[in-house]
Amino acid sequence: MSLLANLNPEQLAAVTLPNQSALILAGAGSGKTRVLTTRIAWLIQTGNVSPAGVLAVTFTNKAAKEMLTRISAMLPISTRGMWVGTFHGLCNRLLRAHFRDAGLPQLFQILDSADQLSLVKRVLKGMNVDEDRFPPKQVQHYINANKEEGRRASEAEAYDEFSRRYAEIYAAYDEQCQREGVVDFAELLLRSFELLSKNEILREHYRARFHHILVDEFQDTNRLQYRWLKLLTGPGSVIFAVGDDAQSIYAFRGANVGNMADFERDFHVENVIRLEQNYRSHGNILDAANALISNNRKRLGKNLWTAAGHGEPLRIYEAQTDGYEAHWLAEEVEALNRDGLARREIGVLYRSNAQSRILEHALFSAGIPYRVYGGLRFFERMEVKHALAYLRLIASSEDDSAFLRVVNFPARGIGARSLEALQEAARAGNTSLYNAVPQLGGKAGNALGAFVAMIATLRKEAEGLALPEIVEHMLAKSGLLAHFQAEKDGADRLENLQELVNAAALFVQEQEEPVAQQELTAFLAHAALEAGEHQAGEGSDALQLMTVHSAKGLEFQAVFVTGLEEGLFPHEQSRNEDDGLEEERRLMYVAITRARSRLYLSFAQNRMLHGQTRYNVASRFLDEIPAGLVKWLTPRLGSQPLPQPVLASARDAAIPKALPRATQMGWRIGQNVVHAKFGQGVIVDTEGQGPDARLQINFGRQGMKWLALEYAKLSAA
DNA sequence: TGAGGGATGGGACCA
DNA sequence: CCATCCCTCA
Repeated sequence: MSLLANLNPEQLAAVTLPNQSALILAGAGSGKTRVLTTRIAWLIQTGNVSPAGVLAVTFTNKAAKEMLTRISAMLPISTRGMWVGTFHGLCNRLLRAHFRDAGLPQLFQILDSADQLSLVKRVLKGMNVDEDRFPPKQVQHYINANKEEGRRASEAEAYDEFSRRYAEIYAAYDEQCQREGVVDFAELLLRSFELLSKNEILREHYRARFHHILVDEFQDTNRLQYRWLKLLTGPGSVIFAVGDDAQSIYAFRGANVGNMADFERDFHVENVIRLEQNYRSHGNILDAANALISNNRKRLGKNLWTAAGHGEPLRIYEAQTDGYEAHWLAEEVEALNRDGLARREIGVLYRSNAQSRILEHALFSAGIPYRVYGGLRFFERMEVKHALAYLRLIASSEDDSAFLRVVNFPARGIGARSLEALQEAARAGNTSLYNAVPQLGGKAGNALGAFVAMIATLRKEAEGLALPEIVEHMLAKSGLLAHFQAEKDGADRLENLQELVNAAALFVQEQEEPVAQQELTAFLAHAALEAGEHQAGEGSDALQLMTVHSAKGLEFQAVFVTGLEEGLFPHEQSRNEDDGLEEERRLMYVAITRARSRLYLSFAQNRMLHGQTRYNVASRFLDEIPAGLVKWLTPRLGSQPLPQPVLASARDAAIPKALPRATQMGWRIGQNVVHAKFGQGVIVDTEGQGPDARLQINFGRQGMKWLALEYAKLSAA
């Protein structure tokens, strides 16, 4: 059977497993997606299941699309009827189909996290809550964390005045969502979980339907997602879970690796298959990754190997400053480029977004095209959000969030006072802001009345119009176009608004069957669930810049991992978290395994961060890579400051101004020292004079210490 | 209403 | 250093 050709024995075993739940531990680059999609195709081709009996779930839209593309390529059937999508996408589908049973309006809207935050702020104001004691961002996190544990406000911990207040806010927030007919991301999951758990008929229906449930990136599932999967699995269904505990890097957003162990137990998994043959990287790179990750105590255990050769050693570069690091990187990229390696085949990775600035500066000066991943995406842009708010209001009068967003944008002279009166009227009449407008008199009533009349007209005129025309019409009549035309830097925004019309047209075109009057709502859901790629320039040959997190799942011929310094990578904050350092190490593991044949690891002795120069020691992760696998591009002086590299233009380099000043009894900032107990460190700051003098020293993994000069036994390194 | 000053704080991500 | 928020003032 051609489907199974070229699979290795473990992959073959995984693809053709009998009908039992199974866990596939798939190492980086081991053909995880291939196994998952081939499994689906094989199940269908052998008549084990019909397409309608398959549910496959992922985390990102990109992964879901990739999955569908691959399945279509393998099977000559339509993928319609198959449920393939993200957790949120599938929950949305479920809730749309059973909105009544779920207690939702038919046209419920989806809030993205920015929408959610502004709703939280509004609720806090309405309750007269002190925003210093209850910061909106924290409240938002509290609500989401509870929902992701499956807890409603009534079940939230309330053991003192403070936590009771939190629970009250949570309750008020949920009530407001219900009133407005809006649903946040976590709510999509929780609501559909509750729907299935309370409604036996529905639950049994779906359990009988989905015989095969397949889960991608299983290590990233949170508790609620796990329970959701469990609920959906009937006696005649099995789960095929694919994941890699070593690539679990999302604990901070609720991912629970423990789900892998729970899964083995709860589903009596007899088959744990390890995919350890790596088809991506050379041996030295894999050996480095294996050695690094072996420092983690919590592991399910796996060793990547390759049939390819050892390849080159890993290259380590030590720079004096972040500026020199960036400059070196640019030159190296140019050299690789001259040797025939395309720029798009080179990935530049960093731990935090703030690092991209100096890299961009150096690349820009060198004239190297690059593309930065991350940042604002299309549907999150301010002008697009405004346009979407008008569309939401056209779709539903209950949507107070949308109302408040655009009631005075473009400016119509409706200020805070008018809105306060309106909110009071709405509360009294127990109705939405939109519907409360007729109760208001006076000047405020007139301005608001005109706004409501405009929306009503738009709604009426929208009947019978195609979606793109509705959008176009709204842009003109709302005054959005005029507003940005008048703005001096509004050209980009106008372009984005035009792009929104195109997006609507494309959306209509991609619909398999027309959904007529619900098309607008479907489009709005699409906008919330799929915020869209943020930039053009996909096709051009540009260097790829991104955080290590967003590099997960990608691969490059050559990879630069920059900023390998204690405090940055591993990140300072990870010290205070359970399992923090291990997660950082897994992140480093992800970074290393992105490279096919060449891997650069670089760090800087001092770096500008938050406006001041910081003196760091090399990341412990560098020490965890066996010396035999690496080649130092800079002399391995270890502790000595490097000689100043000669640069064509000095302005490209951030040379620390603090360096020449602040010397203290023979010690100076930036100097490397050795302490009897703490080992090697760097002097970061000094304080006091004479016998009281103290030095602040960064001892890397031993932490930052203030030491009294008189007592500390320091020697120059 | 909006421009501008001053304080503040700063990890990573997707839906 | 930088972006963001809040407040003040014209």
